[in-house]
Amino acid sequence: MADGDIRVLVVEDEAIAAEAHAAYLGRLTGFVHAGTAGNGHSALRALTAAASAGTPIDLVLMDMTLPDLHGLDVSRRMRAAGLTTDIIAITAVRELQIVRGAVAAGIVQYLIKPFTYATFAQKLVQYREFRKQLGSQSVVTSQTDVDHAFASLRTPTELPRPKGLSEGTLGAVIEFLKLQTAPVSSSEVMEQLGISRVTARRYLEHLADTGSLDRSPRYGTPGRPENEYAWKRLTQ
Amino acid sequence: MADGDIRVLVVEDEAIAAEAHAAYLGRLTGFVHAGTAGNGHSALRALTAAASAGTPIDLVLMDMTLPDLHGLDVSRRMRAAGLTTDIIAITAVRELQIVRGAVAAGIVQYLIKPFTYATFAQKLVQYREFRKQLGSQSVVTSQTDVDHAFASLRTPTELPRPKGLSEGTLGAVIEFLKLQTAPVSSSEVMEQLGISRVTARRYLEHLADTGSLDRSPRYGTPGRPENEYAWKRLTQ
DNA sequence: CACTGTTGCGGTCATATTGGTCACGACCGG
DNA sequence: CCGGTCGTGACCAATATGACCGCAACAGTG
Repeated sequence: MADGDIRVLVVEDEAIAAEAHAAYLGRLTGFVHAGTAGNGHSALRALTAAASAGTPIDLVLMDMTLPDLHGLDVSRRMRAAGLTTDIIAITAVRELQIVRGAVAAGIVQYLIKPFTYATFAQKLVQYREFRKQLGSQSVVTSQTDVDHAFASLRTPTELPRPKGLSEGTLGAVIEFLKLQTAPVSSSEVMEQLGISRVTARRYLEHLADTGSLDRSPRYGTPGRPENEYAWKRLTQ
Repeated sequence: MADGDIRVLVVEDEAIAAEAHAAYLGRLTGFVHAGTAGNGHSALRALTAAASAGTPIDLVLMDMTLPDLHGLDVSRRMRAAGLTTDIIAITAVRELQIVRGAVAAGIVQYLIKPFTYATFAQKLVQYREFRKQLGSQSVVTSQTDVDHAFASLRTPTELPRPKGLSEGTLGAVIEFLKLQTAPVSSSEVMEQLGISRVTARRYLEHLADTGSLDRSPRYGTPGRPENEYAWKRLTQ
């Protein structure tokens, strides 16, 4: 395992699901499957054992429905034991009360079963970004630094397509952007797709706002700087 | 108090700060100041008392530096006692470890002192939105519902920027300055970011005026003295 | 040595330039 | 006829440019 990899404990009573989670983990860089626990008590034992062995767990993928304890109880006991390990809840339970409790228990992500690999990967990549944000900072942190770190836990799930954007055009813009190696400006999108600059911008801005695109100004020429956009590739 | 208002407990040892927080609360609709505690133990007592009295606290504004317990300890004990009250941390401490611990302790927002009313209001409004998101849902919750609730908690609503300054450029300048170990001149910022000297100065001056940068003239060379700027690292 | 004019460089300001932004009308499908 | 999508043109905002100003170092003069 590479230094700085995130050590993950899978807590899941169904063997098939546990294996699936571990397999998913293997497909993501930066994560290491550090073990599996089938119930709450063994999870707690594994966590304390790993901590005292000098190889602490960084992240727990915690199923909420366990044979002995509820996942939230496991989380609370972890906190009571002084463990600051981060937790991603994985559950088929959709009750409001559980979600509220999860927030209070310091759960960083909430995954609802059944989920696709894409959803799983998205949540974990977000968590990895969150860690990177905090880790790259010096000891001193500003309000904006903290805000940004919290924001990277934010989900860039596609908001329902706002008014004024059509399915077809959006698809065309995305397809075009994926083909580009260098960032493109709205003018280039306008030319290549044969749509107006305003329309091109509408779609580019939407994609940038939802986190699918990187946006940065292009300097050097007189006049207001032109934004250029690049498809954000989630590194796997 | 209107039904559905958010009952807030202020935990702060300095009386002046506690009063200020309560006064800030009064200016926000939807929040009710439900009491003040000067130390960790009285905070815990107040919380349990309020819960058993049938008027539970919904939110705690928790200072991290208290005379008896650390704010994080208070949070952990609250969790251990089964309280799912939400917590906003208010602190002058900027240590990375505290931020990480705060996340694990289920702290929903992190406010760094000193803060303006605008920042304070922003964080609380975000929290109110978060509650509204979850409260309006039915019992059954979808992945996107949860994602949106989390997003409203963690998406920073950007603060107003003076005219003439763009978000992208400001971010680029700040990022560049944080990487520097030695003070930099406007010419160096110009070269490295590919922007004009005038533009570089506009952003540097703004940051210096708002207190984010140290500014001092650089003598020794012929010509008018050149200002050099350094990111202000608060040692604490 | 003191004073003074010169020189050189960065700060300052006005202006031109360009893309972003907004409001509205055209067009199209139901 | 109506809701939704797109283009158009006027206006707004952020930038580069270049002329001008201010300040410190420097060199020459008394």
